[in-house]
Amino acid sequence: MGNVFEKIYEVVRKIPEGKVATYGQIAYAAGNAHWARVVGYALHVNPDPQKIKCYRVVNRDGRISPAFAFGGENRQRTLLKNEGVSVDKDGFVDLEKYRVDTFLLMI
DNA sequence: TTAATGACCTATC
DNA sequence: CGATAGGCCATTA
Repeated sequence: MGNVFEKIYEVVRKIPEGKVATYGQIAYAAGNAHWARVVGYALHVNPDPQKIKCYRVVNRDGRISPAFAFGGENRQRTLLKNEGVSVDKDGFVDLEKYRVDTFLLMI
């Protein structure tokens, strides 16, 4: 069915622990830079949250949409912090520090 | 098939 | 710097 989603999930799965990726990065790594929106949709229907760590995916600002807060923003902050990612009280992460290389996702 | 939606991104005001 | 508008794609109704 959704060959696109498979690709996206595959990329999201490649995000190493303690790192985060942006939607644009995932879209680009998945093969199309215009799928940023589809990436969001793909994670929205996230079929396997245990393997697909959606909390490692952030938007361009390094923040996650409040609507996504599956267990509350606090939950997400805890999960990231647990992996060694510092999260601002507002839910912002330092992309310059924790953003994974796009090339690594393409491998 | 057409229209509308969305966990986005970029440009412009 | 905050708000608005347009554009990209796949999915759903």
